[in-house]
Amino acid sequence: MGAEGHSDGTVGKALDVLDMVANHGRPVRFIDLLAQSPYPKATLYRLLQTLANQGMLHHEPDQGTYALGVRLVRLAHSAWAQSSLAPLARPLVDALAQQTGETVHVAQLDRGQVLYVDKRSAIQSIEMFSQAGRVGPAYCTGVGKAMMAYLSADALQRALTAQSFHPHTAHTLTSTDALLAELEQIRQDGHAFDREEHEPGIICCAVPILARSGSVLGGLSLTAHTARKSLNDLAEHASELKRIAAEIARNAENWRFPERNTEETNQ
Amino acid sequence: MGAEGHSDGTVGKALDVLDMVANHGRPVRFIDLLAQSPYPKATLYRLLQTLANQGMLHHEPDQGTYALGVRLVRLAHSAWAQSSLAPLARPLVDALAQQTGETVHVAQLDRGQVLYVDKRSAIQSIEMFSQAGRVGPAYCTGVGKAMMAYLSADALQRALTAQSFHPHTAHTLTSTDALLAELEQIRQDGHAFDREEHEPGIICCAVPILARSGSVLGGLSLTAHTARKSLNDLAEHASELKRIAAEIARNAENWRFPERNTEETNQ
DNA sequence: GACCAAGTTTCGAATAATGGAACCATAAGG
DNA sequence: CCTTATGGTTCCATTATTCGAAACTTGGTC
Repeated sequence: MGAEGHSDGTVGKALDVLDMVANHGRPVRFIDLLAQSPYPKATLYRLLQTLANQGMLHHEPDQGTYALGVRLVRLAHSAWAQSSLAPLARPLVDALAQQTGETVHVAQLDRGQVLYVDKRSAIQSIEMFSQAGRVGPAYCTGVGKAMMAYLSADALQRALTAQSFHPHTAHTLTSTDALLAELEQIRQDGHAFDREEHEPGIICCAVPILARSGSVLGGLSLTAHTARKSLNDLAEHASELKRIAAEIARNAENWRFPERNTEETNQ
Repeated sequence: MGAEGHSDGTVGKALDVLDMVANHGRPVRFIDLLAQSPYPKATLYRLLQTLANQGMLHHEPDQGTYALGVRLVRLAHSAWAQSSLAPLARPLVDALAQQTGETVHVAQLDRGQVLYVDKRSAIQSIEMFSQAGRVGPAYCTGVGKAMMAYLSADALQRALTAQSFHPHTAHTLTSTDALLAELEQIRQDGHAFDREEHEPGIICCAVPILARSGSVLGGLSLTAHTARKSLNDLAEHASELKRIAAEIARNAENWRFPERNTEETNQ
C-alpha cells in the first residue's frame, strides 16, 4: 500500500519484516509473508529465523506460523514508561476525565501518524494496551492537527507527505492547502477542533504538549459525542487543557534530564 | 546481568543494544552505552544510528541521549493483542478479581522468566502498561512454578539454568532439587502455591494455562496478603482457577487457528 | 591556545548477508 | 503406486555490508 521505508541495512529489513507480521494482526504463514515481501525466499526465511531466535517473533512449529514475540511486550513496558508522556500525564489526565465525564486522549506523533499512548474515560472502565499503541491519521484528528500545527517547517513537510487525505466524513479536510490554513488557525487559537472529521458524531478539542524549546512532545484531547456535547462546550475546557498540557510538559522536562545520577535504581 | 545471548548477526547486535537502552530505564548517553557494550565505538555508533532512524530509539540531539522509541509502543499494541493471552483472558480475569476481591495475574514464560501480561485487582483501578511487561523470577513465584511444572524436559532444563535461586525470603526454594520436588508436587495437585517465597506477606495460588497438546501457554494466579487471606483460603479457589485457565486455553486455541478467513477485518 | 572528552567520519579489510537453485518433506491427483 | 504441486529448508559462490582502528571535529576547561 503506502510507500514503505528506505531500509538501512539488514536491521532495517528485519524490522520491516517485524512490521509485516504486526500488521497482519494474527499468526502468519511463511508463504503469506513471502507474497507481500519484497525479499526473496531465502532472505526472508533467514530474517524470520533470526527474529524468532531473538524472541521478537514467536514461531509455532506445528502450524508453521509466526506471531509477534513476548520480548516485545517486555520492551514495550520500558518503552511506554520511558519514551512516552503517558505515565507522567496519568494523574492529570485522570482528574480531567473524572471532572468532565468525557474521554481524554494522550498521543504522540510517529512518522506522520497519531499514536495514542493513553486513553482515559470516566465511565467505561479499563481498556489499555488495547488502546495504547493504537495509531490513527493526523490530518483528521484533533490531536493530530494540534501537533502538526507546531512542527518545524521540515518536520511538517515530512508529516504532510505521510497524510492520505482520505475523506472519512463530509467534514474531512482533504487537501494540503485546506490543512495548512487550518493549522494557521490552530496556531492563533492555541487549540484545535475535530469537527467530526474522522468519525461522524465524534468531536474533540485538542492542544499540543510543547517543550520549553517549542518542540512538540505530544498532544492532549478531550473527546465527546455530539449527542452530549457541542464544540462550544468543549471549547470551554480549552484553557484547562492548555494548563494541563503545560504541566505535563514541565513534568516531562524534569523527568528527562535527571542529570544528577540518583543512585542507580536499575531493576 | 546474566550471560547474554549468542547474537546472530547484525540484527542480534542491534537488538542487544536495544535491550541495553531498555535496561537503563532512562535516556542514556552514548558514552555510557559504550562503557557497558562489547562493541567498539564506531560499531555501536552505527547501530544506534540505525535504530534511531528506524524509530526504535529516540535520539535527543541536544542532550545527546537515546531512549526507546515510540515505534515500540506501536509494536507493543500488536504484540500484546496477538501474542499474549491477556486480551482473551480479560473478561474472565476481571470477573475473578471482582468475585474474590483479590489480585489476579496473567503471565507467560519468557526465557526462563515470568513475564506478566496482565494484572487485575478489584480495588486499585487501572494500571497496565505499567504492570504488563514487567518481569519476575520463575523459581519463587506461583505462576512461575506452575508453568515450569508442565514444561517439556528440555524446555524445563533451559528454564532451570536461567534461575538465579536468590533467597528473596526465608521460604525461597534455593536449589534445583528442592524446586524439582516442588514441581512434582504441583503436577500432582494441579496447582502451585507461593508461600511467601518472593515477598514476605505475599502468597498466591497459581495454575498453568495449558493447550490441548499439553504445551504451556501461560499461568494464572490469585494473589493475596497474609493479613487478609491464608493459603487455605486461596486453595479454595483452585478449582475455579483451573476452570478459568481451561477456558482461556480454549479461547486461545480457537483464536490462534481461525482457518476460515473471516472477511479480513484487519486493523 | 593547549588540552581533554564526547561524538562523528573515513576507508581498506574482514565478514556476514544475499538469493538462485537445489533439496526435502508432505499432501493431492491420476 | 507413481507423479506433481506446494510449503518450507538448506547450500554455497558471489557481493554488498559491516567492521573497527585511527583520524578528525566540536565544545568545553584551565
